[in-house]
Amino acid sequence: MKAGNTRSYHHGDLRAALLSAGYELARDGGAEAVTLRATTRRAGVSPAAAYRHFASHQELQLAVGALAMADLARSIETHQARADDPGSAARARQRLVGVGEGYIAFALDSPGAFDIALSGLFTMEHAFAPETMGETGRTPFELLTDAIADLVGLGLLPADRAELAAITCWSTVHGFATLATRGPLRAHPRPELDARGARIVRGLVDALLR
Amino acid sequence: MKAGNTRSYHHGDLRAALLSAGYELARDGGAEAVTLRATTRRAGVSPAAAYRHFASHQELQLAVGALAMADLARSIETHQARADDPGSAARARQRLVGVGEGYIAFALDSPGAFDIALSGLFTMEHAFAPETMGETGRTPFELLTDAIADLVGLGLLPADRAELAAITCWSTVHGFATLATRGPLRAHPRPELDARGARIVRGLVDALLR
DNA sequence: TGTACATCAGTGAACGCGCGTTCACTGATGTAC
DNA sequence: TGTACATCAGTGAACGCGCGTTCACTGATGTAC
Repeated sequence: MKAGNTRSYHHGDLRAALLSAGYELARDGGAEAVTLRATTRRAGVSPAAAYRHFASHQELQLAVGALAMADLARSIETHQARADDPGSAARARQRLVGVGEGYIAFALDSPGAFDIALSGLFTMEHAFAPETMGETGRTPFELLTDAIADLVGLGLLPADRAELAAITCWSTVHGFATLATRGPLRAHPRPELDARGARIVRGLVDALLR
Repeated sequence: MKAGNTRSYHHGDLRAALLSAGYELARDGGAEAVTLRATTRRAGVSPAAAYRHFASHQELQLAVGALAMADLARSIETHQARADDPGSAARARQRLVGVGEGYIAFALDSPGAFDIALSGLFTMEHAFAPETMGETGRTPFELLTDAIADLVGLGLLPADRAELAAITCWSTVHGFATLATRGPLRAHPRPELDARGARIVRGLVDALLR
């Protein structure tokens, strides 16, 4: 294939171009903005061209959602990397806090991406899908369960409460993220939401480890 | 106006008929199913007729959402009424648990109604709106803050943690409800979701009051 | 190195659909006399 | 009690829109000889 900067009849890597066009649309308008026609339009291609790379509109949306999910993993990883507390107990605790902070920050920074990652298309079957992994090779769900497992390993959380703690943490940060981006809190100013999110995450981790 | 069982040219109470048609559609398909055309179709009336009663499609959706919000309040009230523990501390605790249980039960029982009540149209400005009140004359948000205030009054929760506790509770039950109805947990069997929801609510209240 | 040809990625037009909204209208209602 | 009339709730057709998907096609690519 010719590598050139001129428009060629054959696109080069249209699949990747459609995915990034779709992701841009998702960032602006959430999952429902990722229509097949808008995506091909943005990629400068006819609508039918998409069918060479995706079997249907839904498959395109799912693939865009996976990009968003991987970015969510990266956001969590970034917030976890700030955990430079030396003690291993404090570090383990901070790793869990980082999951919550990264989750909420991602939702507030990119509500549209958060929307397509988490509202509708994915199920738990995708919880370990490679295309949703961040830099560490772990998916968002794995980053959460890893953090919980560490706390159990250090004796900071009883093993028989690990699963409940995990789903509670996920529910809490997901709920706040949803209320703050699509729900009744969506009109509140960003700094207030940041502050509330931070207090919720730390307060919850405190309460669960108490 | 003639009261009759025959179809009359003038409908009688088309506004109420549109609201209940819209609510039926919402229960089946969430907010996005409440189109102006589908609603008028179900009410047996031409699309333009809706404009005698609602200024726009969005106003219709908002009014239907208020019906759903009032039903959410009723679901919470029903679950709170089961709080027949005699001691006032135990009863206060159960009133908060009832908020969470009623919230989650409503979402699992009527995911579409839950969707139109909470995803998108309402903001905190509607938190005290009369048309969203249940039988006790309180809105869902008020039922939550009342329950928290009772716990503070009884000395079970420090006053300076009341607001954080309220938003944390809301986030947690909202998150679980969302994950279980629109999110990655939506394919899980209902009994499992019921059990998880119950454990999350009780576990969270335990942790917050500990 | 040159040429015939198979492959296949993209085109462009068309399909049927449902949507929100507008408009001039019509026919039932209730009131004024 | 009867009649003329103003009111106004609902009609039906039309508007322009964007959607997902299909289809026969075309033109660029790369390979076989």
